[in-house]
Amino acid sequence: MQLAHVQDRFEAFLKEKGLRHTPQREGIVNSAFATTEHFTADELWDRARRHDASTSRATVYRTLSLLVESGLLHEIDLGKENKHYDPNFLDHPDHNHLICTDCDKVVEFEDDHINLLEDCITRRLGFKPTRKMIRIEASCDELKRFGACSRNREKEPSCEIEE
Amino acid sequence: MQLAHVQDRFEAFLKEKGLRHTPQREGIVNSAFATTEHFTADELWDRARRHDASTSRATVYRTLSLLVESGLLHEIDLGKENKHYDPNFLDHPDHNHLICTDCDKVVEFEDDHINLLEDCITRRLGFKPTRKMIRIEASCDELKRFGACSRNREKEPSCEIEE
DNA sequence: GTTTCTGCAAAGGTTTTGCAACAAA
DNA sequence: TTTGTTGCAAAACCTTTGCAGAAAC
Repeated sequence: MQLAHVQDRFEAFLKEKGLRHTPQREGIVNSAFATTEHFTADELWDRARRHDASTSRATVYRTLSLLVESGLLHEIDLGKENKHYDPNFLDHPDHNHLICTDCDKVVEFEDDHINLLEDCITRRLGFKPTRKMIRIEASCDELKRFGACSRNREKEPSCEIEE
Repeated sequence: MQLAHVQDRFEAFLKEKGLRHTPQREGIVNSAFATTEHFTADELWDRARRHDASTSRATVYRTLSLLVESGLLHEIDLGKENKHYDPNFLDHPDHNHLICTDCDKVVEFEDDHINLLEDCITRRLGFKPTRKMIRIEASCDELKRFGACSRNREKEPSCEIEE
């Protein structure tokens, strides 16, 4: 995802709603989309303060709401206590999450069949799908078989898309 | 679900862990499984106090943890701010939730195809599935077409299983 | 010049915890 | 009698909000 593209879309969103472009909002958006990693509100606050130490927690929360409302960011439930935010829906609008109960890592995946099936089920029940989410908790095969899990040794972001 | 069966299983769980059977715990379990409806911790507290007015919020939270740990109750995320609990997993271990964005009602559904597909995807990614959840947010067809939604007029519990 | 935005601190809401009295086994 | 449990109140935690000053347009 090009950061510039996100910035453009967010500015368009602000303009459309008669809201203002501020350096704080820009800094927070940049922090949110700097990597593909998921984050909590507090983690985003930390990142944003590295660029502008005066950024307040309140502004982070307020900007997060705007980002979710604009559709740029999605709120996701990883089964942890607090809310996580996912910046990868622009590139992969229909992805889902697999959470490893051993590695504690999150693997994003896409699957056309499951999308289609969800659509069918929803229509059969008399509804029109608007938003779908799948969360799978799973244990690592590799760990069970070889006593170690390669994912644990990785330094890369935990949320690459696999197919 | 026979309430007696739940009570038995919960007592077995307590015994196994060296925990005690108390009237408060019994009352909370009865309240949780009195209907098939989902509930929040506070709603459960209300119900439990109808039977024993002295039941404290703290004990409700502590008992909820035990019920989830024992597998009798599942924590679910309905997209609302707080956690909801679902007592229907004993009868329907693999059910999922469709949340109507118009009616605000929750329809539970099961589908073998989607279960199988989730399993395949998980194994393909190198994992062994332990817990899967699907949440679909959808709008009501009936409402869109006829200007009214029959679900809104229903008084029945909102979480019947449909196939 | 208006109107919105910010940071701060306080308040809100939910969940957890320390503790002394109490109750189950 | 021992050990776990309860209710209470306080604390912890995350998120929202009221407000006065600052900044965008």
